[in-house]
Amino acid sequence: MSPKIFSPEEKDARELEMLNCAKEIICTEGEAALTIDKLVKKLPYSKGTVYNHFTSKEDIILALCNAHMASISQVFNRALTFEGSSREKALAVHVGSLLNAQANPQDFMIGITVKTAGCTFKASELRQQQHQQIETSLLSPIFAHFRTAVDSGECTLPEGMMIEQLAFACWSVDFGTQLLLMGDMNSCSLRSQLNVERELINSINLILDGMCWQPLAKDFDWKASIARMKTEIFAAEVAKIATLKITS
Amino acid sequence: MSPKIFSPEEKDARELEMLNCAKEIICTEGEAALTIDKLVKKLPYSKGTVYNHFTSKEDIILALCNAHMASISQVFNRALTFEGSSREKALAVHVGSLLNAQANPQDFMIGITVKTAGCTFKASELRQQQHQQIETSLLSPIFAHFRTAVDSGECTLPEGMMIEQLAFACWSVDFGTQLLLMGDMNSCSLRSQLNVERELINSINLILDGMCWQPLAKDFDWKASIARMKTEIFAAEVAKIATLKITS
DNA sequence: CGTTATCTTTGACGAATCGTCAATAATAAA
DNA sequence: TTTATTATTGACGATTCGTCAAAGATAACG
Repeated sequence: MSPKIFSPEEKDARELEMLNCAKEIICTEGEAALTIDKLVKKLPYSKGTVYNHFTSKEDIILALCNAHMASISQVFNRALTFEGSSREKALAVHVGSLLNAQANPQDFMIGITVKTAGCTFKASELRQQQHQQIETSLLSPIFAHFRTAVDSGECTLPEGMMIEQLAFACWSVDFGTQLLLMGDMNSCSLRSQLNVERELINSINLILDGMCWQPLAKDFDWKASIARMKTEIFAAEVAKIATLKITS
Repeated sequence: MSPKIFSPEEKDARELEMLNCAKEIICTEGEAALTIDKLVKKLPYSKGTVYNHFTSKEDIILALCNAHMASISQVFNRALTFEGSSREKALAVHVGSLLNAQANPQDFMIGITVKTAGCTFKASELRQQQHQQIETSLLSPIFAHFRTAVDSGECTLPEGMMIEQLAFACWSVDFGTQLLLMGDMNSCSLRSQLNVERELINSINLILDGMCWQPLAKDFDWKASIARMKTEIFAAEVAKIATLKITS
């Protein structure tokens, strides 16, 4: 009279299966190649079933983005464990951000798509809430780090500015640099002269100098510091990047 | 035996007519609403004729972007005529950049699309060359300004850095800030706390301080300076922004 | 004026894609 | 076995893109 079939966490398992399949398509054929029809063909489910889990293609992309952000959160937390000054840790966050983007270029591009192509509007409410929540948990350790640096006097908070604004300034440089130099290869005429890692480090150093974050760039050997980051906390990312270079 | 019909500059006129129509669609219904079929319906020409002028939808978007960049070039040149220190002029460029984006939000979004959605690949070769050329003419006065500031000692070029890298650092902050705070309204969880103009000015001041560009932010009244820019050289943009706010 | 060679314009067409929904299948209690 | 409920399916309509063979327009030439 009232029995039914349920899927307690089976739903999650299937959702994951679908997301993995979607990611595989993106990794092998590029983000533009992700199509519902193509996804359905590769999946042992029908289109209707896929639409029982995701409300639209954008919903799938946002789900992939959320998963990526969760992994970035780990990278950031690892960056903050770097042995060194508070400024070195702040720098490590951006080194980690870049290495992670280079190690997972498709994920990086997915993040760009979400931030620019209005994906969030077409995605489900639930997925949007997840997105906000992950973003918050991503940023809070960063905020905390800035807070302690300011409180300890290593970094100067300009008059009238909040911690969040300092962090946002760093974030916007990071995002802008990576986007301009990694996104669409042809879109930046300067690209041939510029190197992503070098420009990102330069820009971050400029802005941290602007915050008077001690020690200033000219007063410490950040090249050695970055080299140490790559071996001590980002070895996995560096190895994966090397693999990608060989393959291509 | 060999007569034909030509269109010397009539072609350009028609192209302009098509672009204006496309822009009107975007302004009234949003960028996503721009469709070849919709465009053709509003135009006194057939689809085939449109495709005689543009190779694809992306080609149209890149053409619109190029026109926008040409107008930005004017804004930048105007910014550099601002009466003040070299640092104030550098700041004026970014104030102009922001005001222009706020006064022409659709154009701004078109620029984002081009930089992110791989438009350039699908556009025609000719249009891509135009794009590169406009970008160069857009940046060269900026480079020249940085050059004179460095040469005069008002701005310190960090060891090992080139002028172009300094300019790129400013560009990436500008781009990143505007994108994160103006692009997709929902995509940035901090958005409610942050204000585009304030954050952009803050970030630019941080990075210019990092370059030791005299006078430092704390040593001059840049709020007054910006107010003066808005009346002296960007009155048109400010007026247009006011119009938009009333309408909406 | 009619012919003709050449260029232009047209819009119907095939292909790809999205999201929907009525029909069908599957399930477990009664 | 029956039945009420939910899950799954894939054909379908709606859009959109870009193409192309056919029709139209033009101006020199006879």
